Amino acid sequence: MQKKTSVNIIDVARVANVSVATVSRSFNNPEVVKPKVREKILQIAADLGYTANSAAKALRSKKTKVIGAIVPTLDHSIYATMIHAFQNTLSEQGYVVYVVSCGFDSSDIFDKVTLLLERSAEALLIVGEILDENLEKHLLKMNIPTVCTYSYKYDSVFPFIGFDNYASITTVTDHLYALGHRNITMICGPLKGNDRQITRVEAFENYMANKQAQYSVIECKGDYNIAFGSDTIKSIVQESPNVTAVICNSDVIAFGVLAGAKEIGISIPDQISVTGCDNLEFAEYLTPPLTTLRIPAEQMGVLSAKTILENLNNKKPLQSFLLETDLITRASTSAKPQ
Amino acid sequence: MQKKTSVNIIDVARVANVSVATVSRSFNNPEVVKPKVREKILQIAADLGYTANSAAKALRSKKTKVIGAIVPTLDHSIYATMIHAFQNTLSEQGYVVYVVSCGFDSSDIFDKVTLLLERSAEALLIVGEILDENLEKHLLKMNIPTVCTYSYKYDSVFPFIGFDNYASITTVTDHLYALGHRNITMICGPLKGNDRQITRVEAFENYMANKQAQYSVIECKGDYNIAFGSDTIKSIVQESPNVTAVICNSDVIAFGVLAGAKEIGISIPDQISVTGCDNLEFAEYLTPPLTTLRIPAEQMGVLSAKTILENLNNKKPLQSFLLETDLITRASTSAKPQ
DNA sequence: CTGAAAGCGCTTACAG
DNA sequence: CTGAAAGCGCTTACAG
Repeated sequence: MQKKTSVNIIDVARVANVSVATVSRSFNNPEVVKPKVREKILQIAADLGYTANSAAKALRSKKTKVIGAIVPTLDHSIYATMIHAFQNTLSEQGYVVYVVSCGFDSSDIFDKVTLLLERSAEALLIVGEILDENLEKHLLKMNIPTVCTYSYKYDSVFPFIGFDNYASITTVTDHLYALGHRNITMICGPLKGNDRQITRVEAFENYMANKQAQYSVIECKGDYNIAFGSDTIKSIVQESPNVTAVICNSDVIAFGVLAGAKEIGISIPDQISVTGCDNLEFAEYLTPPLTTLRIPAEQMGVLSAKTILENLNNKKPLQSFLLETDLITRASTSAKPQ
Repeated sequence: MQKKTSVNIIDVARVANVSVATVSRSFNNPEVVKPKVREKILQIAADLGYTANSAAKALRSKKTKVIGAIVPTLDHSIYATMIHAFQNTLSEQGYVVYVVSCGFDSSDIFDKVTLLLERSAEALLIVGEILDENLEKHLLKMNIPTVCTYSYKYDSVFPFIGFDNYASITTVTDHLYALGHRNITMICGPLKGNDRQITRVEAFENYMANKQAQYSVIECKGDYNIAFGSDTIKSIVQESPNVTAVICNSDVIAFGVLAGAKEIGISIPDQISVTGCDNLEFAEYLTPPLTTLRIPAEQMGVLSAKTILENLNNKKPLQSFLLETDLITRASTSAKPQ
């Protein structure tokens, strides 16, 4: 029927003059094989260039050692950093991470999950909340350990390893309010199917409404970048000349805001204060250095990996972690101009 | 022995009252199944929540639909962008990309390749040249279609989908020389096991030696970042006050150079001209905007995916592509100060 | 400590 | 157009 493509366990067994069971044990259960025999087998396997077929292993043992991850995009370094950390931690135990990007709208990721489950992912990492009830039921039914990141909910079916977007943005807004700003604009990422952005906007609006201050929100409908930030600050200055502070829900947008402001001769922070989110490496090197919210991206990746590993290896229940964010104040924010 | 974890093809067949062969055909060879039967089967499969077990599929059909990629790191957006494009193109045909990062030294990536081959990767993407002869032989023997990117060699065993690092850096150097610069420093990434950096340094040194101009090279031994660029320009100014131009082999380093120069009161380009590489989005938004080399990262990802697909689907030989780079001149370079 | 054998869930040549 | 059956390459309970 189909021809053999490479050397398999039977070849090794034949050359070593042992059964396939013993070859298998030499790799997977070495302490149970007589040392001399084991060494000989390992040597022969190496000579023949044998590597175990992971599909056969997976089929037989029901352990694929595949973990799935669904992220908005790898093109933003905040996600790339998290996945990098997630992957590195898991690869130490021979796990492989399949990454699928879904864009910022996670209300319809059933297809993406299916893709990963077809690959027999043993566990899943998802960015944000699961917004699709059917998906939640499905994952529960299939009994797939699933970790949500970047957000935090207390009453969730699946554990969250993230931070409190509401409290974090409240802190940012309060920082500006305390500096005297009473007319603030938030520039946010796409809202549809994006609980992080929705929560941040809520936090901002509630705070400002509560203080009876003026505010507005500008949403980037698609993928945001520096150019979007630059364009947006220009239109803010044009159309809302009384705005004295701008909250950007990403450092990338804030980068653009600083660049755009410079272009049209607006001085930051003298005329407008600007804040970012993420504390990417460039934030402190911008002119002026950017006040921003540190997001524990790497930590989320590592902790997600560890709790999944604990669950898979030792049947421990998945754990939630509420991580800290810090507001790092730099020169891009100052007291409201008189 | 082991218990069934989820619904399989036999369950579907039983409910639909057909053989497993017909269920299989309904998915993989639909035109060969009577439409009414096929629809019924597909409906039942959906109702039951059936998804094919990819391990069994892979084992039986010898097609894993897994492609492996080895990149220095996902933490640099230039690689993340390439992989993103590579992945997107391949996923349209149901392929999955397993990404492994190896750091910048690719002289010893045999282990990483083994990891990918154990997962039965059907093809490989590698950044840079294959420096390990044994690895080359191994891949040849195993008959694994392999594409190298980011470099270009005419006489290579495996095809390259990349650009000419030598010519590109010669262009950059020539740009500065033509502007009158006669004392130039190159800041490069780690050289060990990194053919791209080695080639760039060669191009730079040959050009400068040939012109009997002064030059030096500063190597970042580990992973480079903005901080490294910033520190380095400070030591250049300190120790080599006659340097009038700095070539950075990455925009990230150049970002740091601009930031560091500003800190110590060196004006760019009035006192020192600076160039980058990659043309990342931020390059044009820096102060001053950065003269840099555009690298076709996305194009490399897409073309690599396409040639692999052509090879796998239609047995076409893998193709090489020599892609263009452009020197984008912006305000960070100007004539040598008198 | 080792071997013989069952079986994981599919695909596919073969026969009808 | 459909079904019966072999077999992909492993792991693991069972027997010795």
